[in-house]
Amino acid sequence: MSGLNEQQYEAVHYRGKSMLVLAGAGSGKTRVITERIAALVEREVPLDAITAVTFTNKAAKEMRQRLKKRLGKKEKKLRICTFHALGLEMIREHAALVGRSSKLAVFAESEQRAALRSVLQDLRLPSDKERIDILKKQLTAIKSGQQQDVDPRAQRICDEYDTFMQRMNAVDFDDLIVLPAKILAEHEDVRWLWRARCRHFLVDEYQDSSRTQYDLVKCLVTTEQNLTVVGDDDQAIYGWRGADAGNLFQLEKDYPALHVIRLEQNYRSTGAILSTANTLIANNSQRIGKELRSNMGMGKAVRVWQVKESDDEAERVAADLRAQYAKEDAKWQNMAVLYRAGYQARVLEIALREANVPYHVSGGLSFFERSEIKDVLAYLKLTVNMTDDLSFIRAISKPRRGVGAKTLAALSDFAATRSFSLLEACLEAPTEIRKADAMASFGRSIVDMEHGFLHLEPDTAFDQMLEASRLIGMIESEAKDEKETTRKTSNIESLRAYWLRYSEAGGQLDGFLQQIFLQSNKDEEADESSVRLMTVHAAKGLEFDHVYVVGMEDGTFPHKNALDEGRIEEERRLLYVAITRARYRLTLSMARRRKRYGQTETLDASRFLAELENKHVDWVDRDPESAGAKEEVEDSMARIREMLGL
DNA sequence: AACGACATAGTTTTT
DNA sequence: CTATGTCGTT
Repeated sequence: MSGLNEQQYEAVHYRGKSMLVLAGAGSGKTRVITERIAALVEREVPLDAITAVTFTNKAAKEMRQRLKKRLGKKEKKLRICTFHALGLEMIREHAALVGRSSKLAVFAESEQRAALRSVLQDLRLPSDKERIDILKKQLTAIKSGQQQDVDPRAQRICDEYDTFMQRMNAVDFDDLIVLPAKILAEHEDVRWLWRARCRHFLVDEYQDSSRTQYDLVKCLVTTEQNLTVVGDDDQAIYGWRGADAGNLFQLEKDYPALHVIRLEQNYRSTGAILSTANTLIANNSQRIGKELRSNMGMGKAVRVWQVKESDDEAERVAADLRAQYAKEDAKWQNMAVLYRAGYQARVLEIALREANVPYHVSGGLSFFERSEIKDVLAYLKLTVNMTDDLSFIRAISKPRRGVGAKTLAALSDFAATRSFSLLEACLEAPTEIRKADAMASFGRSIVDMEHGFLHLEPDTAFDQMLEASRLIGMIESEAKDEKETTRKTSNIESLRAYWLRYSEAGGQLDGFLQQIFLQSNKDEEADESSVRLMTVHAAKGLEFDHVYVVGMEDGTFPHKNALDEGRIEEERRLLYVAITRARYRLTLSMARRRKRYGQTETLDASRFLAELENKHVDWVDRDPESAGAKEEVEDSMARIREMLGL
């Protein structure tokens, strides 16, 4: 237990019912939560009475790993998972109570859209992207009971959508939180079962919880139970997505005995960096208030760069990354370039490539969002859950079997008259429906696949499925080059390996598929030795020796839309998160003119830069023009070099 | 059903 | 600029 400071120790060993730990960036929050769980176990609290929830799989995984080191085998019996995984567990166990079976499918966002589109079309309503966007939000609000007086038309769509999802034996991400709350509210026996399992309930990153998630917590944890909540109001950056840091304040009302502990000792960054962070965040009015303290000395001043063009900015970052690498023997993977929005990555990529700096862009399509993976998954999902019409449509269209919208509509009508799923319908499709033979043989091959997964070895079953789907042939014929084919087939090979690993541990296909949809799995950040390029959002929870925050202009960071909508404080927290990622060296940079959507705009310095006036901040080139002049010298040097043929 | 021309919009995105 | 989606043509 050594090495805990006074506040950490108190947080780990507090014996009262409810506690809020306000944990600043880099204050050892994960350590505290894992030590607290370990302490509970050592106090002989039954393992089945402890539940810890996080928001990301990564965080859950890390917590598990630490506890495994600390407790050994016992770790396996602890319930440590994401909010959504907990919800899924509850729904699976009590599926019948919400009109599902335990083999239910979890619909990712794209599938939820498709489901909504289908519902709208059935109701003969327009189903364009914009409307679906609006409805999706509205649906979330209605389902969670947030909206007061619901427009009856929206309610109708919501009800239809629910029926549709039940018929598909599917749930969406919202359902994973809403349905468990509903089950708990309506069934007393289930309520007591889960309250026993959550006798000690711990929540990480609480500032990112939504109202719905908090409602679930309240159902699960009475004031007689033990609630530990860890969070940081200054790092709440998902408000736009329904997270409500106000949940932190609400706790005090719902759990009157709440004990509050602050962790302000930071073990990550230099004094200069923390001083900058403190100065910035002090401008927010909506905060509990805390000051991070460093234990590392002042360190190097925070640099601020002002350059003329966004291209120059990227080049300068690239050059400096190289210089740091050479000078300080820093490793590439300890450096990161952070930006407000994804499109800013492109200029940086070009410059880094030019400068021969190895880099890796985080974000983009996740593994499970790639089309070839979605295709394979459609077959697998249909195999497990034959009522999943959306997977049916994807599977039967890939590869193309000459079945298009018209044929599907006919099949769908036929299915409706007999209350069949599309798969059942195609097995018995009357000959007057076009392509009836082809569809019937497709249907039989799916039934074969099901049989395979039930009776054959996992690898044989997978290979049989892949073979029968003819997806590999489709990839080979549609790819524009050899590289694309190998990329896609090796992705499928990864999925296969993943499935084999899961099945070797005794898992079934239905569990495998459910698991997958809870994992955003942004490609496991394969590249070890490379500079990381990512949005500030993606950087949360990470730390780097050297951090560059680019695009410090008004309109870029803070983002223009946030500015217009008066969401300045969240933008400020976002920069606070960015700053507190840095351990030793922080560089902020702005460009006077930025290329955006093919046009060049002239921008002012970010209002946040003005707030950083501080003796630990070094404005390397205050006057943008001087920076420009320097670039001009370099330009002419480059031209001379070119003329000399170098 | 498939393809290509045209239009349109373009923060952030744990699950 | 460019990624995505819609619409019209074959």
